Formats: sequence, structure tokens, C-alpha cells
Amino acid sequence: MARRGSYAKGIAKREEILSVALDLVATQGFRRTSIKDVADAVGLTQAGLLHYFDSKDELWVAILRRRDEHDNAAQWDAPDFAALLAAVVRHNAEVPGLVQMFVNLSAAAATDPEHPAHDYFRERYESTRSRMTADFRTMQQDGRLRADLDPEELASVLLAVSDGMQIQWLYDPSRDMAEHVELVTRLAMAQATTAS
Amino acid sequence: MARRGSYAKGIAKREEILSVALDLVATQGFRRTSIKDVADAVGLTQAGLLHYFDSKDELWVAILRRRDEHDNAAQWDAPDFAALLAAVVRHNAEVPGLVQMFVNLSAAAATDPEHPAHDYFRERYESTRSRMTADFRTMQQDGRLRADLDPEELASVLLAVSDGMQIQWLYDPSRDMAEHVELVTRLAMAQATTAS
DNA sequence: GTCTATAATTTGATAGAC
DNA sequence: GTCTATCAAATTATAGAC
Repeated sequence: MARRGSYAKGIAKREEILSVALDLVATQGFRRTSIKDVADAVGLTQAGLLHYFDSKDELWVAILRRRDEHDNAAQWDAPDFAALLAAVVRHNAEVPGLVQMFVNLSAAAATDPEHPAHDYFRERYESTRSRMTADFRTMQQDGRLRADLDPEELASVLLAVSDGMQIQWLYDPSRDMAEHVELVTRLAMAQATTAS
Repeated sequence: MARRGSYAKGIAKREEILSVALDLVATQGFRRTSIKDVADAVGLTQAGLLHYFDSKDELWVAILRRRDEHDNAAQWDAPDFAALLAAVVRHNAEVPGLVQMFVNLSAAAATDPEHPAHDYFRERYESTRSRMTADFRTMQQDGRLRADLDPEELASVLLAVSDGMQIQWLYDPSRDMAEHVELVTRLAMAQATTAS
């Protein structure tokens, strides 16, 4: 079934583009990667590639969205929320292309409301912050999290640490992003006596 | 003295360019501001403006450097380091052009070693981190800072929170950057019982 | 010190054929 | 679904005159 017209092929090609683009970004840098580079790498012309994505930025956003889906679907064997966040961040270090893309796009879209990724990021910050906030409230009721912290503020802070460490990591890959995130979660935990 | 050739005038014009550029960025957004826009605003042609700066990115970096100088020279009536950092961050909210510039350039330069601002940022992260680290060591000796924290890690984290909150603030200006930074410093202080 | 004029790309996007 | 051809185009950067 579905022999020609080949609906499935289109989907597969789209997927291929997404992962090849990601590799290219990781290899030659986000800003040095043009839509034409990606097209060449998947054996298409630039115009051919734009058949799959409306614009360059739409392509980048599609990659970010796919990452979100994977992250949400993944089983992060994490005992608690702090560990989960650290696990995600730790995983990011394995995908430098995504980090580059995230850092650059979130900055570009932040200062331009017309940017194709603006809404994506605004909504992403809002939704992850509110999801984390809810988790933190529960943890406070369970006595696992310090009661004197504002849950929403803490959520913001953790997102900020994670974003900020990505930048520092890009300048100096020897810095351990996950470890720094864990430092903050440790401080936020109840009876945080800290184990080194 | 110095009537013609007018050395002083060149300096003044340069200063004028720097501050007009900053205003433009704050008004119309970093990515929407071209070198020609700045030239128009100061009554120069684009080529005329490039007499003062070697390239567009050099102009941006010059603005950032000037900010650093001012910040370092300023008297931030701050009792301790935590308050100082918060004061700087709080001040940033008054200069949206600088925040936009910082966020965009630090991201762009992070993923491109050839970027004119790459070295500036790498060195800036390194030097501020090490200065903060030294401060924290002293504070630990004085018993003002929790002894179980790695001073350098804490320094990284605070820079990260500050950078990360700038991004969130650009997406949602109602979030208070300084307050979030203070949350972390509070947690790091010795006997952090927190006052709301 | 400032301008005119122009180069030099690069790169993203569209129209229409196959 | 993919290509050819072409546009749009915006900038940045440079050479050389005044």
C-alpha cells in the first residue's frame, strides 16, 4: 500500500533532513550552517529542501520541537525531579548541535517578537516553568523541598542556571553543566546538608 | 590647544556613536539595528561611521567594554558581594539595549571562535568567575558563606543565573532578574534561614 | 574626518517546469 | 517531490576623492 505518491517517503526525508541538519550544526557551527549546506548534505537543492520547511528558521524550530518530544517521551531513570533535570542537562552535552541551536535561537528570538521562534520559546519557558512549579509545590508538601522558597522563583532559577551554563559550556566545554544544576537543586532540598 | 586635527572631537564622536547605538538597539531591537541606522542617527554615512570602528561587531563589543568599565568604576553601595551582584543585575533592567546586545552577542560568539567578540566573552567569563571565586573563598573563611560549597562552582552558577534570567526577562519583562539572583545568593549564605 | 560609489558576496525565498 | 532560474536584498566593507 502507499506505493507511489509515497507519503511515507516524504516523512522519512523530513526526518533525515532534521538529523542531518543537527549534525551539520554540531560540526561546523550554527551560524556557519546555511540552508544550502543542509540541502547539499541530504542530496537536495536549496529550493528542494524548502519544499519541506517554509523557511530556514522553521527548520531550526522543527529540530527543537522534535527534541522536546523525544525528551518528554524518554524514560530518564530519575528518582526525583532534581535528578531528572540533571539527567536532561547531562544529556545535552552529548548533543552540541542542539545546544548551539537553542542558545542562538533563544537569543535571537528573544529580541525580536517577529522571529519565527519567538512564540515557541515564550510558550516553552512558560509551560516548563509552570510544570516545574507544580512539582515543587508537591515536594514542599512532602517536606522534600525547603518550605521557605517560592516554587515559581525556584523554577525560573533552575531554567536560568541550565540556560546560562550552556553558554559557559560552549566557551569552555570542561565545565560540567549538570553538576552546576545539581548544586542548586541540592541547596533547594530540605535539610540540605550536602554531600560533596 | 588641539584646535584642528581635533583629536578631542574624534573621541567625543566615538562616545556619541556608542550611546546612540545603544539607544537604537533598545528601541528597535538588536537584530533590527544595522550599522547604517546608527550612522543615520548620528548624522554620518555608513562609511563615515566605519571610520571609527573596524566593523559592525567591533562597534558592539566596544559598547560592551564601555559598560564593563563603567560597572567596574561605579560605587554600588553594596554591603556584601551578594548585594553587589544583585545591584548590577537590577541596574541592567534599566538598560535593555545592553541586555539585548549581551544576550545576542554572547550566543553568537559562543558558537563561532572566529567571531570578533569570542575572545572578549571567553576572557570575561574567566576573569569574573575567578574574581568571584576569590571573594567566595574569603567569605567562607569569614563564615559568611556555606563551607560545603565549591567556590568556583558557585561563581559559575551565579553567572549562569544572571545570564539565564536575562533571557527569561526579555521574553517576559515582569520577571525580576535581581530577585532571582538574590534567591541563590541567599541559599548560599551561611545559616541561610531566609527572610522572605 | 567624512563622503561617494561600488564591490562583493552570501543567502534566503519564489515561480514555474519536469 | 525536486530542480532551474532568478530575485530580492540587504548589508557590510573597501577604494579613493574632497
